[in-house]
This record gives sequence, structure tokens and C-alpha cells, in this order.
Amino acid sequence: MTEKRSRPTIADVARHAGVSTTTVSHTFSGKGVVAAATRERVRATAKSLGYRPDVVARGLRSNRLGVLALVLRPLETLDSSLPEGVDYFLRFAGSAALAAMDFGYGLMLVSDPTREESPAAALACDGFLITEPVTDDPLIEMLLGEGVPFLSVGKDPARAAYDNWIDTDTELMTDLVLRHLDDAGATRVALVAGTDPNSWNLGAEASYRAWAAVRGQDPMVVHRPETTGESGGRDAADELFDRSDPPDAVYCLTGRHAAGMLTRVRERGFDVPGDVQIVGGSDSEHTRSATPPITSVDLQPELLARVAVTQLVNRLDDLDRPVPPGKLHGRLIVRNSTRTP
Amino acid sequence: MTEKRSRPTIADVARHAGVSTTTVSHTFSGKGVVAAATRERVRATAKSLGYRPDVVARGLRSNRLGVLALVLRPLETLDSSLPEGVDYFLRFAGSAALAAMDFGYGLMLVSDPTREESPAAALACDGFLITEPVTDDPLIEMLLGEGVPFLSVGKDPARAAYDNWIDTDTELMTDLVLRHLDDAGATRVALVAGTDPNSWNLGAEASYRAWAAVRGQDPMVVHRPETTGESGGRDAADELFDRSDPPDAVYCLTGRHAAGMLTRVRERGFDVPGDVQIVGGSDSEHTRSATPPITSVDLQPELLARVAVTQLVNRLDDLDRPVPPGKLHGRLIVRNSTRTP
DNA sequence: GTACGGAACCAAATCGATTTGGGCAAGCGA
DNA sequence: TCGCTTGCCCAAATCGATTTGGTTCCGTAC
Repeated sequence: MTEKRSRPTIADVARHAGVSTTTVSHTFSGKGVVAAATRERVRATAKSLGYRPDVVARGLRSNRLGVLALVLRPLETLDSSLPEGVDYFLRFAGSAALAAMDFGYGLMLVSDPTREESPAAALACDGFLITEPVTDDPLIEMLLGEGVPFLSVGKDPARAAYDNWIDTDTELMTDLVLRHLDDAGATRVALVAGTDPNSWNLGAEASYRAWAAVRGQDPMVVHRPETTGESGGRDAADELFDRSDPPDAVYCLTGRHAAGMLTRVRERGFDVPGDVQIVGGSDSEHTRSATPPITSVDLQPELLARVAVTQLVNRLDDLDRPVPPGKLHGRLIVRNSTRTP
Repeated sequence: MTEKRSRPTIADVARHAGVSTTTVSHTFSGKGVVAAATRERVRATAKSLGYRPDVVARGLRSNRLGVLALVLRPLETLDSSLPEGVDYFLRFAGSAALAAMDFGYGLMLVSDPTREESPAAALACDGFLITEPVTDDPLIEMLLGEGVPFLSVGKDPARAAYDNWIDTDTELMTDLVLRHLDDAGATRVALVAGTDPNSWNLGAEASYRAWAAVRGQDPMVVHRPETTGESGGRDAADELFDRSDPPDAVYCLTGRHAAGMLTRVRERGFDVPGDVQIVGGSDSEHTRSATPPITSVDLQPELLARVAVTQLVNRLDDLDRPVPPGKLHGRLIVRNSTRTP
């Protein structure tokens, strides 16, 4: 046999330290009873050999890999265009990766593993995080079926029988936005929603319609796919302002729609916020750096991600680590696209 | 023992199909010789039992997990603030995840695994992708030492002895930008760079200095940490325009610095592009939606990610799949912050 | 003197696949 | 008929850890 270039195994350490593999294992896991002197000797030889436990072998035995899967639903439509809410998802993914690391887990970005062409490794994860599941989400179906732990941020709108989801309280946020516009003097508010059938779009629209009904305003709802971005927003603007009874305020659920809306509305000669007020439902670069900057909802993806990861790993490890404090619903950031009451 | 809720194994399939585990394995891997009829029978029983091969067990034997690690260097400073070039990294990560999936791999987001507190799973990856390694990057040191396949996008500036990196040709891009400004009539060009010691910052600065030397202009270079974002750009503007000999053009390597620079320069009463021209080194939402929109370099993260993933998995699988065509250096997108010559 | 118990350690089974090294029977040429 | 190949299949070893079910060696109690 030629020089084997492989890493030392637990058996090598055991041999060099003159103990059994069991003792080496116990030394590192802290499970059995190992004399302090032996423990030290094992530690020392392990270090001198450059031994690192093989995660895969450990995973086989213990059935845990130390990896969380993150399914960013909207990422699956990403091709060479950007997914909606760029900010939101990177901030979520980045923060989730760091939070997972804090608990000794890795974070794997996966596309829907129910699809055939999905990599096999996607299924080897200990738990799943799903942002904005869609109606009758097949992944949730599968995870429930196989008993794999998961947590969804936002609820599968069609499913009643699960409770491991984080409520971002879309309804409350919608009310907050509508009340803000109301206070600022808007009388005819329109809604521009996306087309993904998730709780974000559906919940907001339901709240809006309820609010309009109470108020006696006939609802004005326009849908544009999330992927259309700014051009979708401009487009929606044309649809709304070609009407005989155009709105005097528009709530766009995505930041990019809001930005496109703003541009087009001003092109059509309206003053913002004088003639028309605009609010974005998901704060992003688009809303922050528009002229004027757009009032919008900061969904606090970092906080959401930390909470989600903490809850999930608590379930996995059967521990009760404290969840970061804070309200999980978004916060309204008032900017110049709406009038201060 | 109570009802075991575990998934069927290869042994279960073998038993039900009346064959050995070897045959089942061969059926799925296509390695041995299995009669068509037997293959079909095995396939059928496997499907009826809901069998799915266990990736971890497979990984133990074959020493391959089907997972790529992605180290986004700047992500490690992410706290509740955004990393520089939000667009760039999400577009890169998203595109890399999809490309990896196309080849049957998963993509794991990890922080530097050389750090002690890093999750063990971070090391279980088959190969590493590192964006913008820093000078004497410890991770590259470790990967070279352990013989783990990797690919870096941008080169570790201090390391001579490795060649598995993708050249984004920072020097060529810098020249292109400087030539563009030259053509547009700029006579005194300043550079605003970040502080991460990566090839992006170092290469651009070196090119800039060489160009200034040739041209006989004394170089004006200002550094601001990437994390300072727009306020760093405003800050840099003050430093540059408080000089007795202010520039008439500024090249900011990050989009956020460029956006802050633009705002501050205009606040100080200069016309852009009339008095001062501005170019951003990394196209992002900031540069696109500024007023006026900022001329900048599109680094084509989607293409870069696809190329990087393809090359890496080609090495891992010892195959020669075609790499997506296209120049890997960025493309200059001319907008209104510079004058058309 | 025997029994009991705990401390320290170990050999072997185990996790679920892949891979090695055959076995057996049919087919074929000499 | 013998030898050899080829097609099809299997038992057992293997990957590197964890875990089970011990054993051995004291020390103490009765």
C-alpha cells in the first residue's frame, strides 16, 4: 500500500494513546467516565495527530448532521434576474447562517427537495426553515409526512393542521399601514400585491378588503408577479391611474413595485406625497433611496431569522434556549412619500 | 421497543424484492450488471416502500456528501447591518445554489471553518467556494494543507502557489473605467477603495496608481471600510473635496460608497456629471436608482457563480462539463453620472 | 472470606450504504 | 467433455464514528 493521504481516525488516536476507541469517543463526547489523566493524554495525542472527528460517520450513527436547510421560496424563480425583496432574503439568509453557526449548525441553501432533480443532500438536513410557504406547499406536506422538524416563516395559507410557524402578523401590519394613510388624509387607497400564493400576499389582501368594506370604499387591488419588479410597479401605476376614479394612496407589497409605482406616478405629473401617497410593504434599497424616499415596513429579517433558527434548533436539541426578544411583526418607517398627519 | 418510525433501508428493499443489498445498490448506482427484469422489480419495491437512499451512509463510504461550501468573506461582518454589495452576494449565492443543484450538489453557507466555534458540519463539504479571499487567507491555507478541493473567486493576493482561482480581471476593469473617464474629459480622478485586503481592493488600487503614474497625475486614494456604506462614501467625499486640489472624477469601488459620494458631492453644490463624474465599481441597487443613476461596473455575479460552480464540480467529479461562455470581467454600464464623450 | 459497588476501561455491534471478491449456471469453442 | 468466458447475483468487508453490554480491579461492608 502506498502512502495513504487520509485523515487520522479515532482508531489511530486510540492506538497512539494506548486506549480503546470507546475511550477516545467518550473523551470527546464527555459521555462515559474517563479518568482525567487519560482524557488529557487522549486530547494531546489527538491534537498531535491532527485528528478531527468525521462529521459524516458521526452523522450516520447519531442520525444528526448538524445542518439546517433554508428554503427561500422566491429564490426558485431566480435566473439572471433578481428575486423580489433582494434585501430581505440576503439579510434573512445571512443572519440565519450566523445564528445557525452560533448553535453549532451549518445552513444549507436548498431549492424545494420534493422536486426530483433536487440534490440528495438536501434531504440529509436535520431541520428545515421555509420562508413564505405557498398554498398547499408540497415541501410542508412531505416534511409533515416524514416527521422531519421544520419551521415556516409565514403560514401555508391552506393548511390548518400544523402550528410550527412564525406569525409575522401581516394583518396587523396591513392595518397599521392603512391607518397611517388614513391619518395622513388618504381617502382612496389602492393595493398592489404580488402573485405568489403565500400568506404575505393573501393575508394583506384579505385585511385590505376587510378594511375597505368597513370604510365603505370599493377595493382597488392590482396584481403583478413579484418578478416584474419596477416595471411591474410602473405598469400597475398605469392601470390604477387610467381609471376614472384613481387612488390618492397606493400600498405596494414589494419594495420594487413601490419604487416603480413612484417613478411612474411622478412621470404622469402627480406630486408625491401631495397628490398621491405611496407605501412599500417590504423595506429595501429601492424604497430607501428613491426620491422621495418611500415610507415602508421594515420586516426585520435579521430578527426573524434569529428567532426562527433558535426555535428550530431548540426543537432539534430538545433545549430551551432563550429566543431573542422583540415583536416579530414589521415596523413602519415613515418617510417622505407619505404626509405626516 | 415502540413502533420504529424510521425510513426503510436498502436491506428492507432487498428483502421485499428477494435480492441482496448489493443488487439493490447496483440497481440505483448503475454500477454492476443487473438483469433488466430484476432492476425493474427492485425499482418497483423501492418505490412502493418509499425508499430513499441515505445520503449520510452513502457519504461515509464514498467520502462524498454532495455538498459545496460557500464562504462569502464579507458576510462574516454582517450583524444587523448589510454587507457591502448586497446585490452582488445574494445574486452570487442564489445563482451558485441553483448551479450546484443542477449538478446534484447542495450549497452550504458557512463562515470561516478555521475558526474554532465554526460548526463541525462546515468541514463535511466536498469542495469550497470562496469569494474574495483576503491576504494570507487562513481558510485557503487549511484547504491546501488538507488537500480539499476549492476554488476562489479573486485571488488570495499574498499567495503565489495555487492556481485554482477565477480571475475577474480587476486590473482590466480598472483600466476600462479610467479610460472611460479620460474619454469623458476627466483630468483628476480619485479612487475610493474598501479596506478588506482582497484582490479586488488591492488590484484596483495598484492599477489606479500605475495609471496615474503613466499619466503624471498624483494619485488620490481614500480608504473606507466596506461596512460604512453610504455614510462612508459621504465621508470620503468630504475628505476629497476639502482638498485644495479636488478631483473632477471619483471611482468608488463599492456601490454604496458611490451612492454616498454622489449625494454628498451634490450637497456641496457640485453638478454631477457637469463638475464631478462618479463611477461605481460594483453595480447595485444603490447605483441604479440614484439620481442621477451612477455609471458602474456590472460584475455579473450570476455568470461568475455558474462558472465557479461548474469548474469546482468538474474537478470533484473528474468530468469536463462545459463552462458557460462569456467574459468573466465586469461590463461597464454607462449612466448619467458620467458624460458621454 | 464473601458480597457488593463503583470507577475505568474495552470488544463488538451498530448505523446504511458501497465495494470487493467470489459463486453458479449457461453458452461457446476446441 | 473440458476449459473459459460472460451474465447475474450474493456474502462479507468496509467506511469512522457511537453505543451497548460487558470485564477487571480495587475498596468497603457485613
